[in-house]
Amino acid sequence: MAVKEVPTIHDVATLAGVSTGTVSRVLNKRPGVHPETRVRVQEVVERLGYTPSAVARELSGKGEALGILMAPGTRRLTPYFTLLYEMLVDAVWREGLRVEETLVDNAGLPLLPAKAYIMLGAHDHDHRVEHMERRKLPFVLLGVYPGAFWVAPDDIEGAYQATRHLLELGHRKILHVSGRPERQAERERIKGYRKALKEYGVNFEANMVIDGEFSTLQAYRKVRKVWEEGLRFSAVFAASDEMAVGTVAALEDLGIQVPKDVSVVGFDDLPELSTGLTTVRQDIAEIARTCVRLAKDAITGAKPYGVRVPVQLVVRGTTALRG
Amino acid sequence: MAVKEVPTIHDVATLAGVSTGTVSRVLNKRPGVHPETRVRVQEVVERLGYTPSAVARELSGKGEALGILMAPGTRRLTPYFTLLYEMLVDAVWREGLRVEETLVDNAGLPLLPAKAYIMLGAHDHDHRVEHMERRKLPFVLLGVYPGAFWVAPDDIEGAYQATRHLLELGHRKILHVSGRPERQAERERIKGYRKALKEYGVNFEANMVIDGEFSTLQAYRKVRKVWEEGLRFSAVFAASDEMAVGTVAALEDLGIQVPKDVSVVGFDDLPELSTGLTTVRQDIAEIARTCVRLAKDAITGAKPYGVRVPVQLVVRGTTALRG
DNA sequence: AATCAAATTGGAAACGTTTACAATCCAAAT
DNA sequence: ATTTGGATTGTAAACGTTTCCAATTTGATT
Repeated sequence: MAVKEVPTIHDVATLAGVSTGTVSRVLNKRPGVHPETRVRVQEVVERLGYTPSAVARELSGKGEALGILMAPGTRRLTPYFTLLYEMLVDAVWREGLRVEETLVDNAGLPLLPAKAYIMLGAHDHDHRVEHMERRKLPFVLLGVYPGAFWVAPDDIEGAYQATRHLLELGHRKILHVSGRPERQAERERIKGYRKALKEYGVNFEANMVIDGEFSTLQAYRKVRKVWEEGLRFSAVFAASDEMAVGTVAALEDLGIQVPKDVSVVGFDDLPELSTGLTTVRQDIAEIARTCVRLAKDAITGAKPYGVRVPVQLVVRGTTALRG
Repeated sequence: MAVKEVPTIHDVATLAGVSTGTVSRVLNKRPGVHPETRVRVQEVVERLGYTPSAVARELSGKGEALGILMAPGTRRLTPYFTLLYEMLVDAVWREGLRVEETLVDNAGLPLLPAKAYIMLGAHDHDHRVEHMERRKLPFVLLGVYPGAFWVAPDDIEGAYQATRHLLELGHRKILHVSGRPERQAERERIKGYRKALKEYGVNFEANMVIDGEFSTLQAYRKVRKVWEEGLRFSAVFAASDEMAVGTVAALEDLGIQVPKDVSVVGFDDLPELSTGLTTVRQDIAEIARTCVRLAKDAITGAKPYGVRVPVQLVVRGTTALRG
């Protein structure tokens, strides 16, 4: 099994019968290339499976640095952000850009200059956001922030689908284990939950929404507590896989079978956490790619806009017809 | 505040009055440079705070790829491995090496060739280890594996210090919340725990060691369960910060105050998890640097050896004199 | 058919390293 | 005083891109 040499821009140029300059122009979607030539080059690129060397591109000075900023406290310790961060780094490199060592001071502000910043875990009225705006630095936010560049999963739709799935299975008493209400995504998921309930003529009850603080353990404690206090439900929609796992554990300890007695739906579809769990899948890789795309637009000074990344329910083993 | 240009090898060469070739030879510790010249170059390097560009080095073909392999299932989802992985990537770049995209097939074996591999989360008789040995591929393991290159925190000593700390505070009934017993680190931590007990003349009781499965939730459930079943203790040594957090929560739910009624010690000192927690600090950055150092030795075909990275108890707010 | 401008393309330098090879230096041996 | 040979140092190509500038082609206009 001989090691296949990776093709370079020179190989492409030779095969296509043009110069490297032309190939480069095609790759970077620059104007001034004859349409036919463009097509021919692209075909060779395709055929060879050529990918530009990020290292060489970087050396040539073209490399642009993007900063990835995590809210202090969010860090990379949660599975969701860990995964998103990885995908982001990957997407950035694929675009021929570079991730700046995103050192932050203790206020969460960047210490090194970058062309644009992708900010994760920001909340409304985050002082970091104001800071970026005041400094006129290009940035992209994860979450809905009208007036800025933003990318967000379709939280309302996801929650709606999850809840509707439970309703279709005949459930009417549906507990919603939410995260911190400060977080916008949580509020949207509640919206989706209420929308589905309404559609099925089920009254919304405030005590059916509890705060699981985004943690497996807290979800466990809260679910167990409310059940022991007498609250009853035949299904649970948890706003994250982690909280869904805690929920399942709590029910188990209470002697309740999932999904026979109670159905459970999660959110995120994180690998290794969601095995066997009915949940709402986020395409994290797509979210990452979108963030990078908007960051590039932000650099060019384009008008800010936002993108909703679609989401999809995956039915697995924790939901069943109401017994 | 003008942006300071980063110095290149050319700047160093000019300032030192030599050619870039000579500077490169000095930097790479090659022979054939006059001692005086060597010193002169090093002084300029020092003065300018010059660091070779990893990108340029990479392009020139000198870059060597290191693979970082995580056991399937370990993934980067736990805070400890997330942090370690980050530190490893950082350490690798600092050494002028490169991290190969460590894609693995579904048996956890590398798909891309690298000069050496750093394997995380391997267990005894891991088929991946056998595979590497058979192929005569250089590798470094995290954990104690005589006969191979290995790096491990001083688990015995850490557990010993943690337990002794509790004993010194007057505790005699000390519960040990351990991880999965298959994991070698857990067995070592039990050893350290027993060593301290013995030194203080306290009998080891098998039912005082429980399996928290390395998870906050499982630790919570187990601790709560054994207490409800009547087991009593005045202190807990948890084999990870995550389990320590679960332990504290369980005690709280049982109406037991920490540290007034029961003291708790963790292990790892992970940022954002160990705030306020008395725990055993691992120098994860040092572990990462050591892994890379051994990997370089492994590449040169040196004789395998292992390194213990020291560990230190940090006393914070979850331990107190026995009431 | 000749001219011109625009469109397209090629050529080469530059980015910061490493390294093989050539050139120089120096001291010792003749 | 030469020669020799080892030690030291300099030189330049190579790595894979991007991009500026010059060269060529094309097509329209006269």
